[in-house]
Amino acid sequence: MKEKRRNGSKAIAPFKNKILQGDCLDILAGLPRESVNLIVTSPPYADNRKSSYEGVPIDGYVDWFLERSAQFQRVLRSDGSFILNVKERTVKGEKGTYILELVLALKDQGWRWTEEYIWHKKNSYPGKWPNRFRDAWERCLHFTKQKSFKMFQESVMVPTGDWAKGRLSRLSQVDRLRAESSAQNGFAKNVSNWVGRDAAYPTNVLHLATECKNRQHSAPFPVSLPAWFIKLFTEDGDIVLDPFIGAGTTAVACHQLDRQFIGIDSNPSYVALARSAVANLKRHPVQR
Amino acid sequence: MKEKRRNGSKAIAPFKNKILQGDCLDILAGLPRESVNLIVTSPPYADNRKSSYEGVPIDGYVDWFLERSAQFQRVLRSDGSFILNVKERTVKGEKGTYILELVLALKDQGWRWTEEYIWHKKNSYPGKWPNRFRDAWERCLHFTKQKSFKMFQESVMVPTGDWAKGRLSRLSQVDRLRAESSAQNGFAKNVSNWVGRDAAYPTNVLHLATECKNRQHSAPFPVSLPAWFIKLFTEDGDIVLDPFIGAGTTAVACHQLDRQFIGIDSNPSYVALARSAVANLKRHPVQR
DNA sequence: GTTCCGCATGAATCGATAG
DNA sequence: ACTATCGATTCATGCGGAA
Repeated sequence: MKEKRRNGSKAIAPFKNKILQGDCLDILAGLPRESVNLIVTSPPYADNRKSSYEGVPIDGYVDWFLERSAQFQRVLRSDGSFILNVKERTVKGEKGTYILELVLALKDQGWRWTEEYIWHKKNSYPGKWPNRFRDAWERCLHFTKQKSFKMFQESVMVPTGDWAKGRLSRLSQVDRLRAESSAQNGFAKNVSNWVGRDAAYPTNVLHLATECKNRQHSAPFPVSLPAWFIKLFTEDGDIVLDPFIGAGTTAVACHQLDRQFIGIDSNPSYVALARSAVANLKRHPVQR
Repeated sequence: MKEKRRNGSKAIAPFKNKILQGDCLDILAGLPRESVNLIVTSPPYADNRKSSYEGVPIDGYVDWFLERSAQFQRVLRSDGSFILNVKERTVKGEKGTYILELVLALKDQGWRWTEEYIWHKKNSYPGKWPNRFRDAWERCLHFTKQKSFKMFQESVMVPTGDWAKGRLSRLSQVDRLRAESSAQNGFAKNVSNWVGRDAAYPTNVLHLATECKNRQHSAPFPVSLPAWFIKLFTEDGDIVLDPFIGAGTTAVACHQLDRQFIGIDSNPSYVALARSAVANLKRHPVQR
């Protein structure tokens, strides 16, 4: 009641399991405070190209982001987590510092910088240059509001030992690859059954391949990336927010894991893409 | 001659292949400018248990470092590289920001932040904590003085990945016979594309195991870590500086790769350890 | 029904060329 | 001079079609 009065007539229900078109700054203003359990997103990267539709200029990137992360902070539950997948661009042989500045600014905004996970992209973009190698990793910055927060480490345990090895070796090549690269098949979920047998906790380095599908828009990150954090930081039925949902990858992960999602994007074509990704899932439910 | 006058009577010779005891701030003042090809080091971290550790203050870590990196900048050749292996400490569940601040400050000092390599520690320290997983990576920040610098990418090429490996190995069963017996076969032509193609350039993610030697002081990083950067950024006979040499790992790597080293540490017991590590190498030369 | 190859495709980066 | 666009380089992955 008190909560309700503080948020006026705000209610979470109209936002649940929707892909909404607009600037998350505006849309999130309609959400009640402390209403989502996890925010996981990959925001548009700072870009020099002014012609780029979603390109956010490097100058002012931090301020642009802070305005929105203030809303993230309001709508996130106090035991929730905020996962930010970013990587700074290299311009004229020098790495941009706006991500470093953003981390410092988010801390000033009241966020606790709890961890920095490394997403190791096994299949990084090819190329050769005189002064650097291929870029094969991205930051997954973990921020929280409190020192203690919801975390379910057992849900992301990985198989080890002879028992798992034998079982893995008996699987076909395709199944094994699928098990490693995707959380959507039953094999990955059964890993939780191995708790107490031969399962180990992972580290803060995630080894995942990017998905190279021949679609019009390819997902910038694989389903298994948000899925990993969703399993780690939420329970069944929890609400996951992605304020820059792009191709809808986070929504797909939520659907597969029985979490509720709120997806936002300012680009109408991305919104359409995300909506069709969700619709396709409902038509062809994944074997779980 | 001009160079000599500018540096007064400074000469590099007395420093070559020595482990020197003292604060690198003082010792490096005696080196000529532009005299070393590579600086690779893992500096001491400020420890919150004491007011200072090895002379490193907690407050003012950045200022403490900048004073020394000014000397690094002076003694480093203009086509040289500076590799800084660091990882911020986590205090009360929150990650320190002094490394981020250091990167920004080094940029202000005139360094170019060229790259951030990730050292993925394959066998990270075991343990379990309620709100984080095992820490399995460290930053290897790459700074340079100029846009172009010495880099020998071929020296660190790695075997090709699973894709080529798997497909090539599968050839050996039936198809390789066919390829050998019939040169006009179209398939044999395709195989030829892969002949000699067993090595690829690495990425900016290094997969190295930590060394678990039964020493008194465990080396903070394995020989293979400085060795990788030494091979990448220097040639035979070049001079490598480690201003915080600790257990002497960088000197060992230099000895194995026929580079010259200058090692400095303020802690006398570390100096003794590093000196004995080098002495042991000379008694028992490594198979190369 | 499997297994296996061919091919397109990436949150890339640099240097050259064009406006 | 300064910016915008384009081609070259390169390799792990998934998918479609073939054997």
